[in-house]
Amino acid sequence: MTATSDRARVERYDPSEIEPRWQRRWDELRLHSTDLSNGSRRRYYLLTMYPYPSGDIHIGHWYIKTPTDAIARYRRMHGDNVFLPIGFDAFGLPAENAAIARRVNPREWTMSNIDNMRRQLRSMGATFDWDAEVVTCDPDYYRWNQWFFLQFLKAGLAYRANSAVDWCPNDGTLAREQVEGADRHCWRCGAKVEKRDLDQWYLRVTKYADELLDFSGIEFPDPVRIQQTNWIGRSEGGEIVFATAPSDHHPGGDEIRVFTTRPDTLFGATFMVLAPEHPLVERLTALDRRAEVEAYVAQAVTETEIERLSTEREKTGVPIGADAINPVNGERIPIFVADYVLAGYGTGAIMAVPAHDERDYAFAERFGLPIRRVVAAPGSEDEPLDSAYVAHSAGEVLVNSGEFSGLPADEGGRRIVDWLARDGRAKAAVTYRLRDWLISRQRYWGTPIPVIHCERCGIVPVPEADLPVLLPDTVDYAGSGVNPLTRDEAFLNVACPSCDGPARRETDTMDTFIDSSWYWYRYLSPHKADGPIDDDMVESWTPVEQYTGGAEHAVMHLLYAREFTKMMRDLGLVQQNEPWKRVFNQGQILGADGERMSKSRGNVQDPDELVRRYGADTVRLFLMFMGPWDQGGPWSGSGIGGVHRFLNRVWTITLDPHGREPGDADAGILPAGEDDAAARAQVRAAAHRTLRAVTEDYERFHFNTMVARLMELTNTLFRYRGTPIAGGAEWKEAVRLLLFMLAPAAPHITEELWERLGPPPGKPWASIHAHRWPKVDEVAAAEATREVPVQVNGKLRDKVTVATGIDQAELEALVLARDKVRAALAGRAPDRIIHAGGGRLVNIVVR
RNA sequence: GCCGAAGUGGCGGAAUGGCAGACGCGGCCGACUUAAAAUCGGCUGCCCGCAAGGGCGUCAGGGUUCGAAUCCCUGCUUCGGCACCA
Repeated sequence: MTATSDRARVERYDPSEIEPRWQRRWDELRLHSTDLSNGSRRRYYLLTMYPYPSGDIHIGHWYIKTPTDAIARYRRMHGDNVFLPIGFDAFGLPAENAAIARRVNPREWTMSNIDNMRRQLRSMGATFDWDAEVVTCDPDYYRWNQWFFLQFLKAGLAYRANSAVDWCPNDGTLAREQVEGADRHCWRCGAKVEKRDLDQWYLRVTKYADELLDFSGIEFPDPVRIQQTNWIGRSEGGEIVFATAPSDHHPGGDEIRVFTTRPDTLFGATFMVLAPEHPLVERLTALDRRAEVEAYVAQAVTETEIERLSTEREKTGVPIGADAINPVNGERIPIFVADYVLAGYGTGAIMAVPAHDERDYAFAERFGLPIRRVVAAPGSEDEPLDSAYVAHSAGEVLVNSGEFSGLPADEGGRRIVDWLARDGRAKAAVTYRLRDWLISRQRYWGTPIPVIHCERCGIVPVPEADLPVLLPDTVDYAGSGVNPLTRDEAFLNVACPSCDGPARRETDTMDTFIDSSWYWYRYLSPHKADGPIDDDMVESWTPVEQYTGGAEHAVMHLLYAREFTKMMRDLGLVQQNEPWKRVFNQGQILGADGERMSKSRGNVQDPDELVRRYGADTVRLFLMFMGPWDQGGPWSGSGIGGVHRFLNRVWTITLDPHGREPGDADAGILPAGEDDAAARAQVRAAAHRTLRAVTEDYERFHFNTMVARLMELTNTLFRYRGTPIAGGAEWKEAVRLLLFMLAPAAPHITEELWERLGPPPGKPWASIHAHRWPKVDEVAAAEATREVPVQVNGKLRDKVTVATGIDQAELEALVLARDKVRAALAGRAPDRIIHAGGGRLVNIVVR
């Protein structure tokens, strides 16, 4: 072999030729179809959030899906039986918007989008098991939503209630989690959310509030765990019973229950506030107050709540002309109705303690109500208050609190509750912010709720044998957003299953978050016709080992799914308490302008175009290389050329080890001071040290440093290219290790190069992706010498290269003899010499 | 306001108690080329200096430590979440 470039004889790296070819080949070999019944290998269920079929796969999908695929391939190389399914979250609003705007059928719109997205997903070269695909708008899927609903109904976990619900003018009702921001807008369309009184279906998820606070057995990212904890919002305190006082229009004696976290402040209650929706408002309001109270309540209830935009908003409210009696001291205190008290939290009524609550303080100031301090640090009892004193520090005592005065605040609070509890006027109580899950939606494109309204029998569940309740295929929106089911006589009219009389179907459909609350169980038996899930499969494959997806659903999907699994468990359908063992949230890729990518902003990055230009392997690797996976950030394609160059260099060292570049003065020459044997050892050491580090990076999903280390190894090999050791046994070993390490991340180029290298003599070809992950040769990776940084008083002054096993005394002597060290010491004798981290560093301390 | 995450070269980032800036982008210089592209090699935190070398440097200020980007306290900025939750 002459020492000239073989470039002319070596084909160029052409991903557009390689990638489709290997994707077809993998399909033919059924490399990605998981044998779910195979229990001989460790099962590894790797789940990634299924996409909404908006029409196009965008770069954000690549950002979550391709590293997930790298995990799948990495686990397979460890012998695991990996299941990586994919499907589509196919119900939901955009299909209806398209239908209304463009007069297309929602199903057709959705299915054609899915076709396009299947093609795009395949271009990633990901190992999705398409045999397990689930599409939620398929009746074979949504019938089981209906089946679950009927089971929940039987078990008392689903119920219908009339209450004030959050109402979006476009989307109809919303669950509480789907109302966002201080201005209370819809999570999906951004419209301002109103309140309406409606009969709606709920799932009784508050039953699980305490259990949902327990995250043992699942590894969630901390921010998600904290968000869920805050969302569930457990508060401990007491429920106190106040009685109404007799007056000229009312006999008194009605009970008003309030929830408080501060029973220690009970003596400071100087008025009471009921929420506008509180059931006692109407009954207690004095005749001469009626007109004003009704006007206030009417306004508060219909208010779009835009007025609440500012938290600085002045408190409003009106007195209802009745008093309550404070149970601790018999004092009469006036009752107000005010919208700063929420109907849905606690009991919808509060005792107001203006001295120790900011909101009550503001209200008292505005209405000239008394403010009485009942908690103080000792000695400051008489200090005047110019704002609510809410601080909670040790040593506070009760003041102005009758026989409880002088007690520490915490203890005083407990004693007050205990004392009132003796005759049933108080009890310890816990309240949650979490509400039951409102699942009714006034939309066509969702799962019909399987109940029938009969004039004689009331609400009658659809018999299980009649499932699914099919969505009609033809749909006429008549140009408006009103649910077309409400006009569809063929759908509406039905015989009552109970009395056979005329009846009407429920026209509400289910929140699409129902669909996504159990889809990974269905992946395990997507075609099962006699039940939603296959018990054996679920038993052996779930909880899911690893779930990957965005954090934007922290208190929506990620909470609903936990609730759903607990409901399924209570029905005996699954054994586990939690759906997944580990959840990882990747970051979000923003547009180049730092804003969310959206067609309207024109900042969307099209992955198809990048794939055409660089190939899927480059795009995959670039997304992994950009930065930490959980970080995301604004899109910038400026570094993608560097990643593409890296793959070209891998190509070159694999196929053309003896080539030399004319621009390199040192081409073909070993580094100074290295003989053949030393160079061979260097190459092996570099490869095995890289393997050690890269293995660790894969385990921890640190893909950016994984790629960086492979680049380093490639640069090292490039340095030895064209030298006498290139192409030798050690070189070949290093190249093979490089290809193995790169294979999960860049599957096509590594498969191609692996094939071109050819199988070992006498062995048939096998995919690189079926190869076992290599083992580190610790002897080869060991270092013979090490460079030790030398500090004087913590400042770097010199570096010495020593044998790895050198003992401390020897090292010290060596270091102290160095010119630079002696200069830095300037004749002073060392006080201490620190040997850090097993000889990693020496620090000489001198006064 | 409350909860959370984060602030490191021109840029993406690395280092989570021990050599700050790995790796890549960008930039500069060079090789190859008639030329350009591609490719290859070198340099590239800031300041002083011809150089050797020195000083400064991880949002700001303080602290702990032989030693701090990393731990603690105070403050600032950016991003995400919550929205009168009694």
